[in-house]
Amino acid sequence: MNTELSNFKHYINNLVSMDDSTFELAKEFLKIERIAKGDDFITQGKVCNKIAFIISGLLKIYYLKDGNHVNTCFCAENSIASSFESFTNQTVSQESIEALEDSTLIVISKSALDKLYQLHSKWQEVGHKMVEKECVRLSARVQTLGFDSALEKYKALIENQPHIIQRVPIQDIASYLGVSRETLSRIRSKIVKH
Amino acid sequence: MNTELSNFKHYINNLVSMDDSTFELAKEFLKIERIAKGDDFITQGKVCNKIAFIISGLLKIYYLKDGNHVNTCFCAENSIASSFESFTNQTVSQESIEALEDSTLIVISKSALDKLYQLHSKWQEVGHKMVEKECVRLSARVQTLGFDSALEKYKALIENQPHIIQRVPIQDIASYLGVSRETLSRIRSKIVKH
DNA sequence: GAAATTTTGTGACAAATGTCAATTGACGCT
DNA sequence: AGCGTCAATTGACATTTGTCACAAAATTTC
Repeated sequence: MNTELSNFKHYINNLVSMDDSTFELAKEFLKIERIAKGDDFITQGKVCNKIAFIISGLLKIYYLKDGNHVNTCFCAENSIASSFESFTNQTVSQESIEALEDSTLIVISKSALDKLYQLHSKWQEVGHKMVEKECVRLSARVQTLGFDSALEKYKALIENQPHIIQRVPIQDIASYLGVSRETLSRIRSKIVKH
Repeated sequence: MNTELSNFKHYINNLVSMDDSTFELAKEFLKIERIAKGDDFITQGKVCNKIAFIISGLLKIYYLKDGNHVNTCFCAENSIASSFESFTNQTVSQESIEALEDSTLIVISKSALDKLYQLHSKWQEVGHKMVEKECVRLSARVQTLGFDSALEKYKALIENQPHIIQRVPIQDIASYLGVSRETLSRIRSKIVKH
């Protein structure tokens, strides 16, 4: 548990500076959860009442459109995964979160997080920063998804999350970029030839 | 000033319940700013150090891509306008905000807002909620922009912000939806005939 | 109110991307 | 090695959307 916690601590300290005793407050609320490849962390149709810090592994967030998976996000080690809107508003989640690799997560429940917020305002600040970060990520995504060509979108992905290309099936990447699997395949072969 | 403030108060109370005395704390930090149609509220290349609540009028947020305006958001009365990333991180803004109509704004500076946060944690909560709201908006936008057809995007706009159609030139709407002016024009004529 | 400017609509064509079908390639299983 | 399964590639063609040119309509300016 302790080696796993240190990665989490690093992540937190990157958002706000926090002394050890404040960090310790969180310990009693955290649980380790392991998800096998292919299994759900969050399931569409339920209320999402937990948020995960990813120790190792890789998850995808997706929703269903006309029966197909539409991937909205890949979440890799040292980042956060949750169904954001469902978690904050405690509404039914429109999306599922599934493990693309065997994954180990540090999980905190909504109710535990609310308690933690009460214990120390520093943790509130953490929550605030996390949401801000998510906002910035989404803004960038709006720009590429909405206004860039398929090629530009693929290049942006290589730029921002190069490891994803290696670890995720091409069909999942295509869905994430909002293009067909075939189009992405053609883009790749063009790039390779260069 | 007071009639204008009451709209702002309503907006705040919709995010968190707040008693009058806490609301009053803000008064000394607020300024009224009027922007004529066509003028900038925020200019690309500068650090955005203010955030506006819109009393009346309409603004668009845009950035330049290959010399063209790309509209990322329309902000109408009773909502907030700012260059979010620039404001929170105090970095140079990639986007400008321009008035599409003569507009009246309640403006608070970054430094004033930070002071207000110190005065009462309730105001911090307001800030937190505002960011959360922005996140939810952006998520919805990622879905339509990235994965819906031009027709679906236009229908979604009619659904969510019907007044925009009446008030904004079609070329600005096209840019907002990530389609060409001509394509949007054709979509409209199809819908009318039905 | 006429002229000038801007915005919008429409046709013809081009480019980008999607769809369908068939093929190839990778990988595990026996 | 051979088989089966699934993922990825490729070709042919359809559809969507973009681009360019120009006309019509609306708006602004004088």
